[in-house]
Amino acid sequence: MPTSPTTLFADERAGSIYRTAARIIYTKGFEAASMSEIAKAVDLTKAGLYYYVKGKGELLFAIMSFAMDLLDREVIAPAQRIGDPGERLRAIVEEHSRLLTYDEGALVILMDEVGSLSPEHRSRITERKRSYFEFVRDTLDELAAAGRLHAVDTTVAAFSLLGMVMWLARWYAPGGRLAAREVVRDITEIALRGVLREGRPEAVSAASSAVYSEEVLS
Amino acid sequence: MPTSPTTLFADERAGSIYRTAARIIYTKGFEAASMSEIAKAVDLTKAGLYYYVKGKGELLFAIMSFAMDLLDREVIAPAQRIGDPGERLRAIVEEHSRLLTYDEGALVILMDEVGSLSPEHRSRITERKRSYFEFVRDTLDELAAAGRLHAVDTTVAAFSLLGMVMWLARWYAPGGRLAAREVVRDITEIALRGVLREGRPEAVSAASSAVYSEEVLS
DNA sequence: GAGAACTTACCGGCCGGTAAGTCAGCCGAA
DNA sequence: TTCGGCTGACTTACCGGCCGGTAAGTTCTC
Repeated sequence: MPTSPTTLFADERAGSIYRTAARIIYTKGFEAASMSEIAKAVDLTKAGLYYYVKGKGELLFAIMSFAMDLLDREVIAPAQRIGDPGERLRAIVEEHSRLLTYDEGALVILMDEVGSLSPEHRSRITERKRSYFEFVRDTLDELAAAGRLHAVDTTVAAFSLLGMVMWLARWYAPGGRLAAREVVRDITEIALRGVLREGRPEAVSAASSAVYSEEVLS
Repeated sequence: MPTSPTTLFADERAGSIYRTAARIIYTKGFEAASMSEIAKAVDLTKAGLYYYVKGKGELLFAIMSFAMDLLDREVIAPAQRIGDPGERLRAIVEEHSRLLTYDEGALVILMDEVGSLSPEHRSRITERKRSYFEFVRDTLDELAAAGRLHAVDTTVAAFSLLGMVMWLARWYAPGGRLAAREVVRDITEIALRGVLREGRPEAVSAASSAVYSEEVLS
Protein backbone atom coordinates (compact mmCIF):
# COMPACT_ATOMS: atom_id res chain seq x y z
CA MET A 1 0.00 0.00 0.00
CA PRO A 2 1.67 3.18 -1.20
CA THR A 3 1.61 6.26 0.93
CA SER A 4 1.62 9.78 -0.45
CA PRO A 5 5.04 11.46 -0.42
CA THR A 6 4.04 14.01 2.17
CA THR A 7 2.69 11.40 4.56
CA LEU A 8 5.72 9.21 4.11
CA PHE A 9 7.93 12.15 4.91
CA ALA A 10 5.85 12.91 7.94
CA ASP A 11 6.14 9.35 9.16
CA GLU A 12 9.89 9.31 8.75
CA ARG A 13 10.13 12.64 10.44
CA ALA A 14 7.95 11.43 13.28
CA GLY A 15 10.14 8.38 13.66
CA SER A 16 13.29 10.42 13.86
CA ILE A 17 11.67 12.74 16.38
CA TYR A 18 10.82 9.83 18.65
CA ARG A 19 14.27 8.36 18.32
CA THR A 20 15.98 11.68 19.07
CA ALA A 21 13.65 12.37 21.97
CA ALA A 22 14.37 8.93 23.40
CA ARG A 23 18.10 9.60 23.26
CA ILE A 24 17.78 12.96 25.01
CA ILE A 25 15.38 11.74 27.67
CA TYR A 26 17.58 8.72 28.26
CA THR A 27 20.63 10.94 28.69
CA LYS A 28 19.20 13.71 30.88
CA GLY A 29 16.13 12.15 32.41
CA PHE A 30 12.54 12.95 31.51
CA GLU A 31 11.99 15.91 33.82
CA ALA A 32 15.33 17.47 33.01
CA ALA A 33 14.78 17.23 29.28
CA SER A 34 12.78 20.16 27.91
CA MET A 35 10.55 20.22 24.88
CA SER A 36 12.50 23.17 23.45
CA GLU A 37 15.65 21.13 23.71
CA ILE A 38 14.12 18.16 21.93
CA ALA A 39 12.71 20.49 19.28
CA LYS A 40 16.10 22.06 18.68
CA ALA A 41 17.68 18.64 18.34
CA VAL A 42 15.34 17.83 15.48
CA ASP A 43 15.71 21.30 13.91
CA LEU A 44 12.29 22.56 14.80
CA THR A 45 10.84 25.23 17.01
CA LYS A 46 8.95 24.06 20.03
CA ALA A 47 5.64 24.83 18.33
CA GLY A 48 6.80 22.83 15.34
CA LEU A 49 7.46 19.88 17.59
CA TYR A 50 3.95 20.19 18.96
CA TYR A 51 2.65 19.69 15.46
CA TYR A 52 3.88 16.10 15.78
CA VAL A 53 3.38 15.30 19.44
CA LYS A 54 0.38 16.03 21.63
CA GLY A 55 2.37 16.81 24.75
CA LYS A 56 5.34 15.84 26.84
CA GLY A 57 3.49 13.07 28.59
CA GLU A 58 2.23 11.58 25.35
CA LEU A 59 5.75 11.64 24.00
CA LEU A 60 7.04 9.66 26.95
CA PHE A 61 4.20 7.18 26.68
CA ALA A 62 4.84 6.71 22.95
CA ILE A 63 8.51 5.98 23.57
CA MET A 64 7.70 3.50 26.30
CA SER A 65 5.10 1.76 24.19
CA PHE A 66 7.63 1.44 21.42
CA ALA A 67 10.14 -0.06 23.85
CA MET A 68 7.54 -2.49 25.16
CA ASP A 69 6.67 -3.52 21.61
CA LEU A 70 10.34 -4.15 20.99
CA LEU A 71 10.59 -6.31 24.08
CA ASP A 72 7.49 -8.23 23.06
CA ARG A 73 8.73 -8.88 19.56
CA GLU A 74 12.37 -9.64 20.29
CA VAL A 75 12.22 -11.39 23.64
CA ILE A 76 8.80 -12.50 24.83
CA ALA A 77 7.22 -13.85 21.65
CA PRO A 78 10.22 -15.98 20.60
CA ALA A 79 10.62 -17.33 24.13
CA GLN A 80 6.96 -18.27 24.34
CA ARG A 81 7.50 -20.70 21.47
CA ILE A 82 10.11 -22.65 23.45
CA GLY A 83 8.77 -25.74 25.22
CA ASP A 84 11.53 -26.59 27.66
CA PRO A 85 11.45 -24.12 30.56
CA GLY A 86 15.23 -24.25 30.99
CA GLU A 87 15.87 -23.32 27.40
CA ARG A 88 13.10 -20.77 27.59
CA LEU A 89 14.72 -19.07 30.58
CA ARG A 90 18.05 -19.05 28.80
CA ALA A 91 16.45 -17.45 25.74
CA ILE A 92 14.81 -14.75 27.83
CA VAL A 93 18.00 -13.75 29.62
CA GLU A 94 20.10 -13.95 26.48
CA GLU A 95 17.78 -12.02 24.18
CA HIS A 96 16.88 -9.39 26.73
CA SER A 97 20.56 -8.79 27.46
CA ARG A 98 21.38 -8.64 23.81
CA LEU A 99 18.63 -6.10 23.20
CA LEU A 100 20.02 -3.89 25.94
CA THR A 101 23.47 -3.83 24.37
CA TYR A 102 21.91 -2.46 21.18
CA ASP A 103 19.51 0.00 22.66
CA GLU A 104 20.01 3.71 22.57
CA GLY A 105 17.53 4.83 25.13
CA ALA A 106 13.99 3.58 24.79
CA LEU A 107 14.39 0.46 26.92
CA VAL A 108 16.17 2.35 29.66
CA ILE A 109 13.44 4.99 29.73
CA LEU A 110 10.95 2.17 30.01
CA MET A 111 12.64 1.01 33.19
CA ASP A 112 13.52 4.30 34.79
CA GLU A 113 10.77 6.81 34.10
CA VAL A 114 7.50 5.07 34.88
CA GLY A 115 6.92 7.55 37.66
CA SER A 116 6.64 10.43 35.21
CA LEU A 117 3.65 8.95 33.41
CA SER A 118 0.07 9.97 34.03
CA PRO A 119 -1.92 7.45 36.07
CA GLU A 120 -3.72 6.07 33.01
CA HIS A 121 -0.56 5.72 30.99
CA ARG A 122 1.32 4.32 33.93
CA SER A 123 -1.19 1.58 34.55
CA ARG A 124 -1.08 0.53 30.90
CA ILE A 125 2.72 0.28 30.90
CA THR A 126 2.88 -1.34 34.32
CA GLU A 127 0.38 -3.94 33.20
CA ARG A 128 2.58 -4.99 30.30
CA LYS A 129 5.62 -5.10 32.54
CA ARG A 130 3.82 -7.22 35.09
CA SER A 131 2.80 -9.66 32.40
CA TYR A 132 6.46 -9.99 31.37
CA PHE A 133 7.52 -10.52 34.97
CA GLU A 134 4.89 -13.20 35.42
CA PHE A 135 6.03 -14.93 32.28
CA VAL A 136 9.50 -15.21 33.79
CA ARG A 137 8.24 -16.30 37.18
CA ASP A 138 5.93 -18.89 35.64
CA THR A 139 8.90 -20.31 33.81
CA LEU A 140 10.78 -20.53 37.09
CA ASP A 141 7.76 -22.19 38.73
CA GLU A 142 7.72 -24.76 35.97
CA LEU A 143 11.38 -25.49 36.62
CA ALA A 144 10.77 -25.70 40.35
CA ALA A 145 7.93 -28.18 39.83
CA ALA A 146 10.31 -30.34 37.82
CA GLY A 147 12.87 -30.17 40.62
CA ARG A 148 15.31 -28.31 38.42
CA LEU A 149 15.52 -25.19 40.57
CA HIS A 150 17.42 -24.50 43.76
CA ALA A 151 15.36 -23.81 46.84
CA VAL A 152 14.63 -20.10 46.45
CA ASP A 153 11.43 -18.12 46.18
CA THR A 154 10.60 -17.78 42.49
CA THR A 155 9.43 -14.18 42.88
CA VAL A 156 12.76 -13.19 44.37
CA ALA A 157 14.56 -15.21 41.72
CA ALA A 158 12.63 -13.61 38.85
CA PHE A 159 13.28 -10.09 40.12
CA SER A 160 16.93 -10.89 40.70
CA LEU A 161 17.51 -12.29 37.24
CA LEU A 162 15.68 -9.44 35.55
CA GLY A 163 17.50 -6.92 37.71
CA MET A 164 20.83 -8.35 36.77
CA VAL A 165 19.93 -8.15 33.12
CA MET A 166 18.43 -4.68 33.26
CA TRP A 167 21.38 -3.32 35.16
CA LEU A 168 23.42 -4.05 32.08
CA ALA A 169 21.99 -0.92 30.48
CA ARG A 170 23.47 1.12 33.31
CA TRP A 171 27.06 0.13 32.84
CA TYR A 172 27.61 -1.37 29.43
CA ALA A 173 29.14 1.02 26.90
CA PRO A 174 28.96 -0.25 23.32
CA GLY A 175 32.14 0.31 21.39
CA GLY A 176 34.21 -0.06 24.54
CA ARG A 177 36.64 -2.88 25.09
CA LEU A 178 34.01 -5.35 26.30
CA ALA A 179 32.41 -7.10 23.36
CA ALA A 180 28.63 -7.36 23.55
CA ARG A 181 28.60 -11.06 22.72
CA GLU A 182 30.84 -12.06 25.60
CA VAL A 183 29.01 -9.88 28.05
CA VAL A 184 25.69 -11.41 27.06
CA ARG A 185 27.10 -14.89 27.38
CA ASP A 186 28.66 -14.28 30.79
CA ILE A 187 25.50 -12.71 32.15
CA THR A 188 23.45 -15.60 30.88
CA GLU A 189 25.78 -18.07 32.57
CA ILE A 190 25.76 -16.24 35.87
CA ALA A 191 21.99 -15.91 35.79
CA LEU A 192 21.22 -19.52 34.95
CA ARG A 193 23.82 -20.90 37.30
CA GLY A 194 22.31 -18.79 40.06
CA VAL A 195 18.98 -20.55 39.98
CA LEU A 196 19.23 -23.82 38.04
CA ARG A 197 20.17 -26.99 39.78
CA GLU A 198 21.47 -28.80 36.74
CA GLY A 199 25.12 -28.67 35.69
CA ARG A 200 24.33 -27.36 32.25
CA PRO A 201 26.09 -28.57 29.11
CA GLU A 202 28.39 -25.69 28.37
CA ALA A 203 30.62 -26.42 25.42
CA VAL A 204 31.13 -22.75 24.53
CA SER A 205 32.28 -21.71 27.99
CA ALA A 206 36.00 -22.22 27.38
CA ALA A 207 36.36 -19.52 24.73
CA SER A 208 35.28 -16.96 27.30
CA SER A 209 38.38 -14.81 27.76
CA ALA A 210 38.60 -13.29 24.30
CA VAL A 211 38.56 -9.53 23.85
CA TYR A 212 37.78 -7.89 27.16
CA SER A 213 38.18 -4.25 27.79
CA GLU A 214 37.30 -1.24 29.84
CA GLU A 215 33.90 -0.28 31.06
CA VAL A 216 32.25 2.96 32.05
CA LEU A 217 31.05 3.80 35.52
CA SER A 218 28.22 6.29 35.37
CA MET B 1 31.35 16.36 74.46
CA PRO B 2 28.07 18.17 75.07
CA THR B 3 26.57 20.28 72.34
CA SER B 4 24.65 23.46 73.01
CA PRO B 5 20.86 23.04 72.83
CA THR B 6 20.47 25.31 69.84
CA THR B 7 23.14 23.51 67.87
CA LEU B 8 21.73 20.17 68.82
CA PHE B 9 18.31 21.29 67.73
CA ALA B 10 19.73 22.60 64.49
CA ASP B 11 21.51 19.33 63.88
CA GLU B 12 18.40 17.32 64.53
CA ARG B 13 16.38 19.62 62.37
CA ALA B 14 18.98 19.42 59.63
CA GLY B 15 18.94 15.64 59.90
CA SER B 16 15.19 15.46 59.56
CA ILE B 17 15.33 17.84 56.60
CA TYR B 18 17.79 15.62 54.80
CA ARG B 19 15.79 12.51 55.57
CA THR B 20 12.54 14.06 54.37
CA ALA B 21 14.20 15.47 51.28
CA ALA B 22 15.65 12.06 50.52
CA ARG B 23 12.22 10.48 50.74
CA ILE B 24 10.65 13.04 48.42
CA ILE B 25 13.47 12.98 45.88
CA TYR B 26 13.43 9.20 45.96
CA THR B 27 9.69 9.15 45.32
CA LYS B 28 9.41 11.79 42.59
CA GLY B 29 12.90 12.03 41.19
CA PHE B 30 15.34 14.87 41.74
CA GLU B 31 14.23 17.14 38.91
CA ALA B 32 10.54 16.64 39.61
CA ALA B 33 10.92 17.41 43.30
CA SER B 34 10.79 21.13 44.03
CA MET B 35 12.41 23.00 46.88
CA SER B 36 9.05 24.48 47.89
CA GLU B 37 7.65 20.99 48.17
CA ILE B 38 10.51 19.83 50.34
CA ALA B 39 10.16 22.96 52.45
CA LYS B 40 6.47 22.36 52.97
CA ALA B 41 7.11 18.77 53.98
CA VAL B 42 9.35 19.97 56.81
CA ASP B 43 6.96 22.80 57.78
CA LEU B 44 9.07 25.62 56.47
CA THR B 45 8.84 28.20 53.76
CA LYS B 46 11.24 27.82 50.89
CA ALA B 47 13.41 30.62 52.26
CA GLY B 48 13.43 28.86 55.61
CA LEU B 49 14.72 25.74 53.95
CA TYR B 50 17.49 27.77 52.36
CA TYR B 51 18.62 28.73 55.83
CA TYR B 52 19.72 25.10 56.19
CA VAL B 53 20.80 24.12 52.70
CA LYS B 54 22.94 26.05 50.25
CA GLY B 55 21.06 24.99 47.16
CA LYS B 56 19.30 22.14 45.44
CA GLY B 57 22.51 20.69 44.08
CA GLU B 58 24.22 20.79 47.46
CA LEU B 59 21.21 19.06 48.97
CA LEU B 60 21.47 16.22 46.50
CA PHE B 61 25.19 15.91 47.06
CA ALA B 62 24.73 15.85 50.82
CA ILE B 63 22.16 13.05 50.57
CA MET B 64 24.40 11.04 48.30
CA SER B 65 27.39 11.53 50.55
CA PHE B 66 25.33 10.35 53.48
CA ALA B 67 24.28 7.27 51.52
CA MET B 68 27.86 6.57 50.56
CA ASP B 69 28.96 6.93 54.18
CA LEU B 70 26.27 4.44 55.13
CA LEU B 71 27.48 2.00 52.53
CA ASP B 72 31.06 2.43 53.72
CA ARG B 73 30.20 1.88 57.35
CA GLU B 74 27.69 -0.95 57.00
CA VAL B 75 29.02 -2.89 54.03
CA ILE B 76 32.52 -2.05 52.87
CA ALA B 77 34.39 -1.61 56.15
CA PRO B 78 33.10 -4.82 57.78
CA ALA B 79 33.75 -6.80 54.61
CA GLN B 80 37.29 -5.49 54.36
CA ARG B 81 38.06 -7.18 57.65
CA ILE B 82 37.15 -10.62 56.26
CA GLY B 83 40.12 -12.62 55.04
CA ASP B 84 38.50 -15.37 53.00
CA PRO B 85 37.33 -13.89 49.67
CA GLY B 86 34.35 -16.24 49.49
CA GLU B 87 33.06 -15.18 52.87
CA ARG B 88 33.89 -11.59 52.01
CA LEU B 89 31.77 -11.74 48.86
CA ARG B 90 28.94 -13.27 50.83
CA ALA B 91 29.14 -10.50 53.41
CA ILE B 92 29.08 -7.81 50.73
CA VAL B 93 26.00 -9.19 49.00
CA GLU B 94 24.22 -9.94 52.24
CA GLU B 95 24.86 -6.63 53.96
CA HIS B 96 24.24 -4.51 50.91
CA SER B 97 20.93 -6.27 50.31
CA ARG B 98 19.97 -5.92 53.92
CA LEU B 99 20.72 -2.22 53.85
CA LEU B 100 18.46 -1.78 50.84
CA THR B 101 15.52 -3.41 52.58
CA TYR B 102 15.80 -0.78 55.33
CA ASP B 103 16.47 2.21 53.20
CA GLU B 104 13.96 4.95 52.65
CA GLY B 105 15.52 6.72 49.75
CA ALA B 106 19.11 7.81 50.13
CA LEU B 107 20.69 4.69 48.67
CA VAL B 108 18.32 4.68 45.71
CA ILE B 109 19.05 8.33 45.00
CA LEU B 110 22.72 7.44 45.11
CA MET B 111 22.17 4.96 42.32
CA ASP B 112 19.67 6.81 40.18
CA GLU B 113 20.45 10.50 40.22
CA VAL B 114 24.17 10.82 39.57
CA GLY B 115 23.38 12.64 36.35
CA SER B 116 21.83 15.55 38.21
CA LEU B 117 25.01 16.41 40.08
CA SER B 118 27.39 19.15 39.07
CA PRO B 119 30.58 17.89 37.40
CA GLU B 120 32.66 18.38 40.55
CA HIS B 121 30.16 16.67 42.80
CA ARG B 122 29.61 13.93 40.29
CA SER B 123 33.26 13.07 40.05
CA ARG B 124 33.55 12.84 43.81
CA ILE B 125 30.60 10.46 44.11
CA THR B 126 31.60 8.43 41.08
CA GLU B 127 35.07 8.00 42.52
CA ARG B 128 33.67 6.46 45.68
CA LYS B 129 31.40 4.21 43.67
CA ARG B 130 34.25 3.07 41.50
CA SER B 131 36.29 2.22 44.55
CA TYR B 132 33.41 0.06 45.84
CA PHE B 133 33.06 -1.63 42.49
CA GLU B 134 36.78 -2.37 42.40
CA PHE B 135 36.63 -3.80 45.88
CA VAL B 136 34.04 -6.29 44.67
CA ARG B 137 35.90 -7.08 41.47
CA ASP B 138 39.18 -7.55 43.33
CA THR B 139 37.44 -10.03 45.60
CA LEU B 140 36.22 -11.90 42.53
CA ASP B 141 39.74 -11.82 41.06
CA GLU B 142 41.06 -13.30 44.25
CA LEU B 143 38.54 -16.11 43.99
CA ALA B 144 39.38 -16.65 40.34
CA ALA B 145 43.09 -16.90 41.14
CA ALA B 146 42.26 -19.59 43.67
CA GLY B 147 40.23 -21.44 41.05
CA ARG B 148 37.04 -20.95 43.02
CA LEU B 149 35.21 -18.98 40.31
CA HIS B 150 33.45 -20.12 37.19
CA ALA B 151 34.94 -18.97 33.90
CA VAL B 152 33.38 -15.54 33.54
CA ASP B 153 34.88 -12.09 33.25
CA THR B 154 35.13 -10.62 36.73
CA THR B 155 34.07 -7.18 35.57
CA VAL B 156 30.86 -8.53 34.11
CA ALA B 157 30.38 -10.66 37.20
CA ALA B 158 30.87 -7.73 39.58
CA PHE B 159 28.40 -5.54 37.72
CA SER B 160 25.92 -8.38 37.52
CA LEU B 161 26.03 -9.17 41.21
CA LEU B 162 25.80 -5.53 42.21
CA GLY B 163 22.99 -4.96 39.72
CA MET B 164 21.01 -7.84 41.10
CA VAL B 165 21.43 -6.46 44.61
CA MET B 166 20.68 -2.87 43.73
CA TRP B 167 17.59 -3.82 41.76
CA LEU B 168 16.17 -4.98 45.06
CA ALA B 169 15.44 -1.37 45.93
CA ARG B 170 13.22 -1.13 42.88
CA TRP B 171 10.84 -3.90 43.73
CA TYR B 172 11.03 -4.80 47.40
CA ALA B 173 8.17 -3.46 49.49
CA PRO B 174 8.69 -3.82 53.24
CA GLY B 175 5.67 -5.17 55.03
CA GLY B 176 4.55 -7.22 52.04
CA ARG B 177 4.32 -10.97 51.60
CA LEU B 178 8.09 -11.44 51.51
CA ALA B 179 10.05 -10.98 54.73
CA ALA B 180 13.26 -9.04 54.37
CA ARG B 181 15.33 -11.82 55.87
CA GLU B 182 14.22 -14.42 53.35
CA VAL B 183 14.66 -12.07 50.44
CA VAL B 184 18.19 -11.23 51.52
CA ARG B 185 19.01 -14.89 51.98
CA ASP B 186 17.63 -15.92 48.58
CA ILE B 187 19.41 -13.12 46.77
CA THR B 188 22.67 -14.01 48.46
CA GLU B 189 22.30 -17.64 47.43
CA ILE B 190 21.46 -16.80 43.83
CA ALA B 191 24.34 -14.35 43.61
CA LEU B 192 26.99 -16.63 45.08
CA ARG B 193 25.80 -19.67 43.18
CA GLY B 194 25.97 -17.64 39.99
CA VAL B 195 29.71 -17.12 40.20
CA LEU B 196 31.24 -19.50 42.75
CA ARG B 197 32.41 -22.91 41.70
CA GLU B 198 32.23 -24.50 45.14
CA GLY B 199 29.22 -26.25 46.60
CA ARG B 200 29.14 -23.84 49.50
CA PRO B 201 29.20 -24.75 53.18
CA GLU B 202 25.56 -24.27 54.16
CA ALA B 203 26.44 -24.08 57.85
CA VAL B 204 27.69 -20.56 57.39
CA SER B 205 24.46 -19.35 55.88
CA ALA B 206 22.39 -20.89 58.66
CA ALA B 207 24.53 -19.20 61.30
CA SER B 208 24.42 -15.84 59.58
CA SER B 209 20.65 -15.80 59.33
CA ALA B 210 20.49 -16.18 63.10
CA VAL B 211 22.58 -13.05 63.56
CA TYR B 212 20.20 -10.89 61.57
CA SER B 213 17.07 -11.81 63.46
CA GLU B 214 15.89 -8.29 63.97
CA GLU B 215 12.69 -7.41 62.21
CA VAL B 216 12.23 -4.65 59.69
CA LEU B 217 9.62 -2.18 60.73
CA SER B 218 8.98 0.98 58.77
C1' DG C 1 20.89 43.70 72.27
C1' DA C 2 22.87 40.02 69.72
C1' DG C 3 22.43 36.20 67.10
C1' DA C 4 19.81 32.12 65.61
C1' DA C 5 15.74 30.82 63.26
C1' DC C 6 12.87 31.90 60.64
C1' DT C 7 8.88 34.69 57.18
C1' DT C 8 7.21 37.92 53.59
C1' DA C 9 7.72 39.42 49.33
C1' DC C 10 9.87 39.37 45.52
C1' DC C 11 13.23 38.28 41.31
C1' DG C 12 14.44 36.73 36.46
C1' DG C 13 14.07 32.76 33.80
C1' DC C 14 12.63 28.79 31.82
C1' DC C 15 8.83 25.58 31.66
C1' DG C 16 4.85 23.28 28.86
C1' DG C 17 1.67 24.79 25.82
C1' DT C 18 -0.95 27.66 22.26
C1' DA C 19 -3.02 31.16 18.96
C1' DA C 20 -2.31 32.94 14.82
C1' DG C 21 0.20 33.67 10.85
C1' DT C 22 3.32 32.07 6.84
C1' DC C 23 4.45 29.61 2.90
C1' DA C 24 5.38 25.89 -0.45
C1' DG C 25 3.17 22.75 -3.24
C1' DC C 26 -0.72 20.29 -5.06
C1' DC C 27 -5.67 20.50 -6.63
C1' DG C 28 -9.56 21.07 -9.73
C1' DA C 29 -11.81 24.48 -12.56
C1' DA C 30 -11.90 27.91 -16.31
C1' DT D 1 -2.11 27.17 -18.84
C1' DT D 2 -3.11 29.87 -15.42
C1' DC D 3 -5.45 30.96 -11.32
C1' DG D 4 -7.62 30.60 -6.71
C1' DG D 5 -8.18 27.82 -2.98
C1' DC D 6 -6.74 24.31 0.21
C1' DT D 7 -3.83 21.77 3.15
C1' DG D 8 0.31 20.17 5.45
C1' DA D 9 4.25 21.76 7.70
C1' DC D 10 5.81 24.65 9.93
C1' DT D 11 7.36 29.77 12.63
C1' DT D 12 6.76 33.95 15.50
C1' DA D 13 5.21 35.62 19.42
C1' DC D 14 3.24 35.04 23.32
C1' DC D 15 0.83 33.00 27.80
C1' DG D 16 0.45 31.92 32.91
C1' DG D 17 2.89 29.48 36.17
C1' DC D 18 6.25 27.47 38.74
C1' DC D 19 11.15 27.11 39.22
C1' DG D 20 15.55 28.02 42.16
C1' DG D 21 17.13 31.59 44.72
C1' DT D 22 17.47 35.99 47.68
C1' DA D 23 17.07 40.57 50.26
C1' DA D 24 15.21 42.36 54.03
C1' DG D 25 12.55 42.26 57.85
C1' DT D 26 10.59 39.78 62.15
C1' DT D 27 10.37 36.89 66.24
C1' DC D 28 12.32 34.36 69.89
C1' DT D 29 15.83 33.05 73.18
C1' DC D 30 19.68 33.80 75.81
